[in-house]
Amino acid sequence: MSGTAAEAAPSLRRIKLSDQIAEDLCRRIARERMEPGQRLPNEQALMQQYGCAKGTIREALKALEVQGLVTMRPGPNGGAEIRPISVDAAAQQLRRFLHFRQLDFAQVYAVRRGLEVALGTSVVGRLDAEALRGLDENIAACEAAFAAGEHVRGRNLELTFHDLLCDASDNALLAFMCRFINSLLRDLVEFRGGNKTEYAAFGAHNLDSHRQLVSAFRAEDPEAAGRVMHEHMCCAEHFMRRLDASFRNDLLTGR
Amino acid sequence: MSGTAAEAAPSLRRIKLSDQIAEDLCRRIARERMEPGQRLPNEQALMQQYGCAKGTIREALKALEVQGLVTMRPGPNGGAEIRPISVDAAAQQLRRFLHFRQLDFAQVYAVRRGLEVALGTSVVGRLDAEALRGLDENIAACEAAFAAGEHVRGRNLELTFHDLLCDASDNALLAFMCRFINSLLRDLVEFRGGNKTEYAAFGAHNLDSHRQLVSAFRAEDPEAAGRVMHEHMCCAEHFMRRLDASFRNDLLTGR
DNA sequence: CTAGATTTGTTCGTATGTATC
DNA sequence: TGATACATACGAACAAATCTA
Repeated sequence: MSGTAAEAAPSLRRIKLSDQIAEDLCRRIARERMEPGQRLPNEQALMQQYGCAKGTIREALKALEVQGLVTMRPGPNGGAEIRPISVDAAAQQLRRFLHFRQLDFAQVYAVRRGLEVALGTSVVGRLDAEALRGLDENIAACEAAFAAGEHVRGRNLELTFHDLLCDASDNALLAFMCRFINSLLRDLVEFRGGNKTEYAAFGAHNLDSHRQLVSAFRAEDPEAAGRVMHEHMCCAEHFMRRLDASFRNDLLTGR
Repeated sequence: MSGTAAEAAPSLRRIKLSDQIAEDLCRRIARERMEPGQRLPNEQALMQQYGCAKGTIREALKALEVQGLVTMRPGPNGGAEIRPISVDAAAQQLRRFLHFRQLDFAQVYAVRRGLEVALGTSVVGRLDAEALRGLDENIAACEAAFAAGEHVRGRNLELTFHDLLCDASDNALLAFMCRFINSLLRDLVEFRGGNKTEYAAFGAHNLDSHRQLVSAFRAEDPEAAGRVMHEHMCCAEHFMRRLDASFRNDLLTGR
């Protein structure tokens, strides 16, 4: 055998063939500007193109699937189809990372405060009549839920209010982070429940803040929106602290 | 239409066996509290345990590998080894998500401003003598780099200053987000370069801010730390805007 | 509604490369 | 140096899912 041996350091292991193919397919998707709905060549074609066996191709496709770039479907017209986005894949990966770290909600709110203030000011002027109506409807639905004593559903609707603001933002990074925190808080309320009377006071306060926010949005007053949002976050943190909330620690296994 | 079979079909597909196994291995790792360095059973053992073939096991392990939970190593004492963490996997996934979205640096700084202020105030009282010395050394190294005209290296060192603050934080979520933004800004400076005289003024201003921050940390004054950091971020955004910076759009292919 | 065609999903057997002893 | 254990890769099949005629 000629010098095909590992001339480099032992730490520089040979790159697995399936990883090389996955990397190359990534580049192809980016280079050829493949859009959601388009399909990659089927397994047999890929086997011929890369001159390798079926199992190797399947491992490469599995990597792309886990990364959220494609979805696999069996049958005719099946195969690897380009996925629209991978926001949930990114969020799930971030959850995995946070799984082993203990997070108390005070830390979460230290992050949320700054982010939501930025979100509130940034969406001013970007909410059309339909979006504002959606916010009004959310507030009404939220009020109805609390009036019916369905506090968990009310809390979820409150968080949906903030998700709606994310929809209106043109800042993809800010929107992702805010949505991610909302999903963390959703899990919190799902698994801890809480005292009913405390929740009622909490919900009433939040509804008032949301109404003030919508007023600021209608007046297109970014300063007011930021100020109201700041107070809103501080109040929410205060309530959550009194509820002695803590995050569940099994984010990994949960979907 | 009469009862078409595909009314809720897409979500109710049969779960692939390899995905079931990957999910189960995830649970096992979490349930048995497996720590970094420990190894999963080898492929033959897993084949027996799950009663399936090699290819299926390999696909499942590939999924865990892409998710950053394990690394595969050949040879004796090889196999799937639990990975310490997957911070870079989460960051890479987030980059993938942001790839197709256009992000200007004004949006990045809208996020960074709130986060870094929270970071600055949260690390007050958590920096021991060694950490403070590390910040001093970073400032000195940064100053030396700018004096030598190595502006790119200086800019990287400036960002390292903020990474050091992340190291000192006990807020895993906040630290992750700040580090992620630092990595975005690192790519920015790597690929755009910039005017030398503008960079020099930018660097001098940043060094001054960093010194003021360390003073606030030594005095253990959270209010001052937050205020200085806020001004620091506003100035940085202002400079970046004048540099007409923009983010590279090929985050996907890059490592 | 059935039947066939197409493509992924899965299995088995075997061979090769690589790291440890 | 050789032997061993293990991941890596190949190739040929079969099973299951899904579309089309």
